Amino acid sequence: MNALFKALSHPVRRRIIAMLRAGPLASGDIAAGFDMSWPTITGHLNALKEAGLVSPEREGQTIRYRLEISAVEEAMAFLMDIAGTGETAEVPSIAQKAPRR
Amino acid sequence: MNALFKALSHPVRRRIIAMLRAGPLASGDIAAGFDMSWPTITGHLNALKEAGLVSPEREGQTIRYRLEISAVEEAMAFLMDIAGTGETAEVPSIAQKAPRR
DNA sequence: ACCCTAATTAGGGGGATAGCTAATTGCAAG
DNA sequence: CTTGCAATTAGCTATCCCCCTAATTAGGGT
Repeated sequence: MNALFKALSHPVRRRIIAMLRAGPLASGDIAAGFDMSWPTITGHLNALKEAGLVSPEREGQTIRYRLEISAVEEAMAFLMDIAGTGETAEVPSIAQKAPRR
Repeated sequence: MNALFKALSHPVRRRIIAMLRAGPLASGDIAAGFDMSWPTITGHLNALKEAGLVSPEREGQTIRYRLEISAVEEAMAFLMDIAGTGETAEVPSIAQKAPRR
């Protein structure tokens, strides 16, 4: 849970996650989308992997990263519990605030 | 968004949030729930405030912190967007090569 | 075996974080 | 004004995070 939210706290990592929504991508393809060195991206991918948000698969000489939705859901579950909306079936468009004294 | 997830990435801060679910609490009452110095807790409260997750209200000589559900929902919205089947969402424009297969 | 590409690991510098103790501010009451 | 309680700010140290370049591992092709 710790590493999970921490991974989500960096804009580059959030953008990587957004990229992977469409499907798995090779490390190099991800790195190409940023104006940073490839090793730096590798570091972010490791952080995401540590958080359980992505998983690597070797495929020849390339390595593809796949988004792990279950980790996203885990974070979501925590937030729902806080927000007081225990149901996953419905999206509450109106949220009630805690009663003000 | 950045400070928001970062605030959530620390166990003490998550526990503070959980404590505030039931209703606003004074800084001292929060600090009493942890085995750390009060100033340290003040620091965590500042981080939460910066993230928009809590807001302080002075009441006499005590200061009560109230949970801001809207910030929680903001984080939840991001995660739902990711967990959703990735149809409509802010797609980061990336230099994307043809999917290698 | 050799070389080329893909990707990671190693190492280092600079800045942010987390914890502490000590000092300070803000309020209320005497 | 002084005292007392609540809470924060100041100042410090140790650790972690982010980014870089250089070196290394791993596979595939010739």
